[in-house]
Amino acid sequence: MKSFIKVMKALSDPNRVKMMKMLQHKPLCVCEIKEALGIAQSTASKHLKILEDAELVDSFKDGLWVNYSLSDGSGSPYSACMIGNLKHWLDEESDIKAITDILPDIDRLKIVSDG
Amino acid sequence: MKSFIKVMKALSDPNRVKMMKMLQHKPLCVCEIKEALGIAQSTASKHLKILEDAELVDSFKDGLWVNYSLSDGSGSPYSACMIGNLKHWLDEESDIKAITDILPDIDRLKIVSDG
DNA sequence: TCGCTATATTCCATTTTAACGATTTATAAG
DNA sequence: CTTATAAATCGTTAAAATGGAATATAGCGA
Repeated sequence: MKSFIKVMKALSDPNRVKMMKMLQHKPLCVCEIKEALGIAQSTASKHLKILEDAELVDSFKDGLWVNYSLSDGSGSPYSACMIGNLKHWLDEESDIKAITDILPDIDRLKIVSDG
Repeated sequence: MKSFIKVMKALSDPNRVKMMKMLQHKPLCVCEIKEALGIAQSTASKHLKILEDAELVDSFKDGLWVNYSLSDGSGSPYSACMIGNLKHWLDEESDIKAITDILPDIDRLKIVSDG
């Protein structure tokens, strides 16, 4: 029950769902995600931790950067199901389109720390 | 996005998930559900409303009683998916087993209003 | 009409969640 | 060792969710 609830809770927040949709395109670091969503770095980091706890995303360090990517779903049947379904869900939503449209323009090397 | 979030939020609460599992066995009225879960009537009613708003359950009146049943999923692809998956998910959880075990013993005609 | 009862709604207290700024931690480079 | 930078954590605040008691609503039967 706990792990099921964790997955549902993780996907109950619009910003976290947007993160999942962004990560379908490519792995991203925290600063790219906060930039695309227009939220504070600490907020983005916390959301990603919640997604990671629910086994919906994985993270791996690359020097200073931490890259987040979609999990392969091996963690739990609940996360596996939701990761799979989210690949075809919500693509037509304007919120999602707006973000995936600007995603190619976001470059981690061009992001200033305080903005 | 709104309807997806609604489904996820609805399934983020243990009591509501338990209600979904109970309704897999048979339609139930509010008093049967509150009795099985050991919660206040107002709490049960509110949870059921949330599930109904998410198109996860349907309700139909039968005199004084309101019977709640699993939705057929025609309301949204998100609810349809979750209703379907929940039929085979969580059956081995002890919380769920405990409730479905006592379910046959619960009879709406034997429930006292204030208890 | 007048109770009686199942459900819905309202009100209030408590807990949880989400957000931000500030600080800390970890790593790379000079 | 010092500086710079990305990410995580901490502290605080505001909003939302949760739960129960009390009240209102709806339908049945005398």
